[in-house]
Amino acid sequence: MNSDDKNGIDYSMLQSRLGYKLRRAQLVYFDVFSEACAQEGITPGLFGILAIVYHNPGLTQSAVSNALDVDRSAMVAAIDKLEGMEVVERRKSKNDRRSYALYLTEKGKAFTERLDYKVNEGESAFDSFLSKGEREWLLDTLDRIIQARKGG
Amino acid sequence: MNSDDKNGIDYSMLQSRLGYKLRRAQLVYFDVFSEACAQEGITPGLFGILAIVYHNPGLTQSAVSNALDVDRSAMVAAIDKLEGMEVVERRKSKNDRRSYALYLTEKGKAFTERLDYKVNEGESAFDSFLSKGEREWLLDTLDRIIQARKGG
DNA sequence: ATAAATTGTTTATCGTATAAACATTATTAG
DNA sequence: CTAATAATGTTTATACGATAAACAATTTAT
Repeated sequence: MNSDDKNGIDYSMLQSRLGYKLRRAQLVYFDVFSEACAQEGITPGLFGILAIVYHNPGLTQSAVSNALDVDRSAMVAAIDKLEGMEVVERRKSKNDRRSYALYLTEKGKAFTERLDYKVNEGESAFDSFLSKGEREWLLDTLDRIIQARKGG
Repeated sequence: MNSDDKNGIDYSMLQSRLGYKLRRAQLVYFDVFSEACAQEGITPGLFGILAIVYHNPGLTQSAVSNALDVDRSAMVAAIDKLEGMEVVERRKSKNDRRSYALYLTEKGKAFTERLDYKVNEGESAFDSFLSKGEREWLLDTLDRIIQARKGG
């Protein structure tokens, strides 16, 4: 019985594919995130930046892009936008005149905390079918996938 | 100990976030897929179409888009491309003059089988750190995430 | 027969990844 | 110290993919 029969359609070439399932599952979480944060004008990528700068004030744009594994060129428009929202600010670095140090404004700190709360709520309302142990296992497994690539 | 100290950076607002980890892991698999198939001119999305049409010949574009949960408008350029590669063909449906029935050409069948083999090889060379049981559990968990949204 | 729904299509916008090139500034090598 | 090399922020371009609105042709429902 090799044909997954959802809607009468045979998914046998996709049903065991981690790449396919990861893509689909990620889409679901993207929706969950959007419901929580789209009205605030924040995308998952922007939230990642806020999350890093919140706990690591003073990092340069490159350091943040490195922490999030995105190209530093992608940071420019992102920081521009966050600065326009007055939640992040660029301060000229004294040691290195090429770079900026990034900080959250007071508004940005409160904003990030509220976002963090909303995302937590949205996600946990959604993945309540996972036990705490399962959720940990899933996070750990995803981490192993992410790390496996770096060591390759 | 709430600060994940990778690279000396505190990830505490991201490290327990399934959405973030899923996005990162999906990126890794996207790379694995690309290494296997980019030279063939096939993206993950195009592979999904081939995989569905391979086992379900005669479906309409809408039926395929429905099976893959993508908008039917996205099918147009995709099928155009696959038809240009001479691996898929549109045949006018006799029952419904609005729609096309999709079929793989002979070339397309062999092509899809080769792709399937290469993707399997690429993925399994990569996720060998997962036991078979773990892999099944992961697939099942991802399926539950995907399905949870539909029943919402 | 009329209204409503569906199919394929075009066009547009957005989020994100990736890569090349550039000027400015720092660092390293000779 | 000078010269080569590297790093930072930036712009521009390309690609993949999701999402949504609108439209003509056609089919289905009322």
